[in-house]
Amino acid sequence: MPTKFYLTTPIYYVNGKPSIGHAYTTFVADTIARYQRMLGKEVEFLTGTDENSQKNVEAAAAAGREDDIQGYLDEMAALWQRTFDSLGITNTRFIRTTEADHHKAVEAFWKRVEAKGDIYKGTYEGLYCGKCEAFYTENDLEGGLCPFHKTKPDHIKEDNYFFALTKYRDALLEHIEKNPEFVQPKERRNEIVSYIKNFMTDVSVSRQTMKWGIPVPGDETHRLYVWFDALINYITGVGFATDEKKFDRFWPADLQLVGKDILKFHCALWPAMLMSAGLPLPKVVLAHGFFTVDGQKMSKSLGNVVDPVELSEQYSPDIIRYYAIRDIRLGDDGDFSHDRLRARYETDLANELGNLVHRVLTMTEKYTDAKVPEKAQGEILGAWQEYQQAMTDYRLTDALDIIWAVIRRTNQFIEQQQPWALAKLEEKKMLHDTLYVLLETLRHIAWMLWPFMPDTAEKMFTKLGLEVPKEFSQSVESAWVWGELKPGSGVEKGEPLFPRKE
RNA sequence: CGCGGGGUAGAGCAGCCUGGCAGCUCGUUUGGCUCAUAACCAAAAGGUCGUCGGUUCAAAUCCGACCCCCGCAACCA
Repeated sequence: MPTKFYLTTPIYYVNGKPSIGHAYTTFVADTIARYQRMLGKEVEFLTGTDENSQKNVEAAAAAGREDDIQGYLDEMAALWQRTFDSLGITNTRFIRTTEADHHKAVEAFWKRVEAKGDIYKGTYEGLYCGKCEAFYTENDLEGGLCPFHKTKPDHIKEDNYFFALTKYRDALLEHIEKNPEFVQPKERRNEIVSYIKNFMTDVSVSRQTMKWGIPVPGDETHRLYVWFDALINYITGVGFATDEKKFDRFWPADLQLVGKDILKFHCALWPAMLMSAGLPLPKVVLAHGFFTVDGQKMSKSLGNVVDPVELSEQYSPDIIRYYAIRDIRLGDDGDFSHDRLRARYETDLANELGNLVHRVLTMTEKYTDAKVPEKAQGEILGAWQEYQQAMTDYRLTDALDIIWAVIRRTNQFIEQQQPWALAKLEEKKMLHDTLYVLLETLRHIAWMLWPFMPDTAEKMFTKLGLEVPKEFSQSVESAWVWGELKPGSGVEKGEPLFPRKE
């Protein structure tokens, strides 16, 4: 089994604060990162901010900071970092594309691609709105005018550097053909193949009109097209051009998580760039879907953008993670519904899981003086196999379904055994066996839950009398076998995990 | 012909690739239990699987046409 795992999220524009969409992508990545750590792998988990985009310049200007763009970016990047920290994200690096090592990586990368003969000078022609500092196609315009400024765009011609993307058309198609897992979910493969076959053209990778961004190596009158620079962050993050040893260990990425809107860049442009530079391709690019919010498109103009920090104050990061991952299959579009969030909280978390933990610990307090009884035979292995398979396939929703099947079976088991009746009948052996099975099952549930709901899992460990740090430093194989809970150790019921809300 | 996703019980979804008794969760109704956060367990009711046509012994599943909804293409992952 490989001993390392490298995964990335997209890097985010900092022209606003993080929304639930950004949080979702990052939660998914964090869940996978934690699972891989649970397997004992060395995990590199990269997220960060895309700071060389024109959008950021516009945002800075809108905030009255056009003379202090870098200062604006510093503040916004700090806000994003703080937000992810407060949501419990365990990224190993927060990359900013204005950082020095990234510039170094971009330069080294550019030189490789240039040496390969894949950069050429051409003419970029288009309709340009000087106020937007952006190019538009005829379709973008409204009555021939810029949709934002209602002015006539200039028809301009500009000498630019181009990347010979189409040179890699056949190689890309072949790679996707031979590696069916490369583009996920599989429904998206056709989309990508169709794009590569029918629409992909060489791309302009520099702009003379831009004032912000990384200068083109060797020609400072041009700035790099933001995507060309942005994609390189994924290799900067593991030491390309700065720490070759680390780079060799971690690249290629095992998983690159993206939104469905940027799948093209990650499954066509990016792999072609890597081929040109003579570097291996990421193993999997997985696109998640988009949310509507309570049935409506999420948009700033509608003002219904959900703030993950506010929502976490109302619930908790664990609960938001649980809801989003349980309710929406990774890859599908879905509706982020406040009603359903509440329903998931009440039913799955308060009634089923929370109440299960509470009733088992209450019985342990009542019947065995809060001590773990003698070991008894039990079985959970089938669930572990299904769970591991689901996690390996990135079927996170399925993994949660598997955990909840265990939770339901456990509630059923209590009903069958009727520990309260056994207590009255003084059937000590059966009672103790039952309680041991229940407590040990809770330990397994906590383990399976940990990647998804780390705080909850850790609370469960504490309640079961286990020390959290110790529990996570032991090897996963020994933690997952039956019977690790030590007879005689104390449990502590404490407060319910998920109190019912009024 | 811009690209893509979807229409399955009151709600939200799985099943479709590799045809073969229509499944899950919530909600509703009834019953059980008392360890538990009025939680838990059991049972029941509830669907002509968007429409029309085709292939087949057999279609939610394959093929064709059509209707409707949604996302991207513009702030937004």
